[in-house]
Amino acid sequence: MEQNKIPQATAKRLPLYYRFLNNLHHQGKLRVSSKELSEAVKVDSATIRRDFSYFGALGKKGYGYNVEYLLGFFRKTLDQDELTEVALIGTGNLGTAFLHYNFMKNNNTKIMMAFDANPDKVGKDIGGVPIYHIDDLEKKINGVQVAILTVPAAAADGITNRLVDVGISGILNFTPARITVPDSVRVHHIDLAVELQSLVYFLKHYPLDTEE
Amino acid sequence: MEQNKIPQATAKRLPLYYRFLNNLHHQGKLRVSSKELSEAVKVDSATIRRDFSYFGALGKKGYGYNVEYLLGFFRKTLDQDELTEVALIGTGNLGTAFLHYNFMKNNNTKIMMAFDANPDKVGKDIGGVPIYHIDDLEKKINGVQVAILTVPAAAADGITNRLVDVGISGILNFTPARITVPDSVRVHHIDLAVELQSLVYFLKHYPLDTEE
DNA sequence: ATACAATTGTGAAAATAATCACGACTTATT
DNA sequence: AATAAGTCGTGATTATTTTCACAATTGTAT
Ligand SMILES: NC(=O)c1ccc[n+]([C@@H]2O[C@H](COP(=O)([O-])OP(=O)(O)OC[C@H]3O[C@@H](n4cnc5c(N)ncnc54)[C@H](O)[C@@H]3O)[C@@H](O)[C@H]2O)c1
Ligand SMILES: NC(=O)c1ccc[n+]([C@@H]2O[C@H](COP(=O)([O-])OP(=O)(O)OC[C@H]3O[C@@H](n4cnc5c(N)ncnc54)[C@H](O)[C@@H]3O)[C@@H](O)[C@H]2O)c1
Repeated sequence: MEQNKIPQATAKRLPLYYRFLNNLHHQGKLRVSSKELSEAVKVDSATIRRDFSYFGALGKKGYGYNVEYLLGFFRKTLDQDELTEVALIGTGNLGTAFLHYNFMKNNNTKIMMAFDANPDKVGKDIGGVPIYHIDDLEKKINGVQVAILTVPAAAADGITNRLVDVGISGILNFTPARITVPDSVRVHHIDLAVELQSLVYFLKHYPLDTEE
Repeated sequence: MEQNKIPQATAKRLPLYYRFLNNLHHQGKLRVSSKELSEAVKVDSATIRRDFSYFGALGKKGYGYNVEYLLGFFRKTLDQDELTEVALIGTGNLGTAFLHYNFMKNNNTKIMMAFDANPDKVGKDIGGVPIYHIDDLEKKINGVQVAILTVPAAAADGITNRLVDVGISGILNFTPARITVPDSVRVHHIDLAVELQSLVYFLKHYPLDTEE
């Protein structure tokens, strides 16, 4: 909603900054410089200052940033006070791992429900999250805006269409399938096999030295 | 080693192209245009042509690309005929999911061994991969060049130092910790909480319409 | 043969992102 | 009070990535 002039590259780093600021705060640190933060998050300090500057003047020259103030600012900016409900589809290896993980720790997101096609899984719960049958998706989803997709690739398109029809806004897609959605839905792909393979490619074809 | 003029953005897409070309080949398709491929992988067709062009003229004007030829080319380029051995550290929720997954399917990478600190896990195997005690890391790793890190964040730095000392080349880091390594080691961070949170941020702050 | 439709490869332009470098200001020290 | 050291915010620059747009070429149909 607000200002959408913030570069995407910046937006992707915000949750990272937020997490490290939280760490600093818990450590009792009162202030932090872009240089210190840079060493912690491995992002160039000029990039950090530039990122912050899109939100105005958050720091003080010669001093740095007040941890508590900055944390509070990012809490608001990242809507940390508002819970985002998430549904997970496919409670296999990967889905189960996510259900056991507490995304709430540094996060305003919570997996509220899971779906699976396997009747052995339906009716149980994992990590306190109830598992419903995928046939009941439309009945149970109840306005949840974000879905994590961890079904087999072959099932990805079908489920996606149903998620779109039911009005989902965002999908975090872990399947190797590149799903098709209307422009009103945002998809982030996390392709673990590609990540592993591209790491290997970089190792073999790039001089081991600079950047990450 | 070879030409390192290939842009990083391009290099990251290569495994994706490779996988979809494999799919097409299995479907018996003989040729493909950048437009078709674009619809499948959701990358602009001009970008695909540009990516391919870094490797020379792989296609034919007015025709497109020969699937088998292109596949063979990428197989060589991505060193698909050479196995890359991988070690996984931390056989918890996420680590276990990866051990159950067959990265070999479209891939030249294989998890050969896993390590954990929990004596209940040591000595067993998951998905056919033996689990050793983390104390035996140096003894067992045997020149493996790539590690997947799925330990608790607090253990990340210690393990990383040991991996570096033992001569690792690349680390796929799933912990929220931003680990420190010398320039000779490449780290790719996959930060699932950040991915989820940044998706939520985009949904709330960006007009639902263009790009992905 | 010829015409037509399809599609590449790429120069040029545009968009996006990262980095440099410095003036202005803050805090700490003497 | 003056000085020194530290640090931000940002204009300018550079680097990287994406996209446009079209001449050149190919395959197909008549
Ligand atoms: N596990 C990994 O390490 C890994 C790595 C890379 C990619 N992936 C991808 O992530 C996805 C999930 O992987 P996984 O290892 O958890 O697979 P999995 O087979 O363990 O789990 C898939 C789950 O989805 C359920 N399912 C199947 N069809 C369904 C449907 N139509 N509706 C609802 N649920 C359905 C199955 O019952 C199962 O519980 C796959 O697409 C896989 O390719 C996984
Ligand atoms: N599970 C998720 O969905 C998820 C999501 C986001 C991030 N992460 C991150 O991924 C990492 C792993 O998550 P998880 O859910 O699998 O955690 P987990 O606690 O289930 O597993 C961690 C494993 O590491 C082992 N371990 C602990 N200390 C060790 C050491 N020094 N050497 C070797 N092994 C050691 C533990 O015995 C355990 O088996 C964590 O850093 C977590 O923050 C996980």
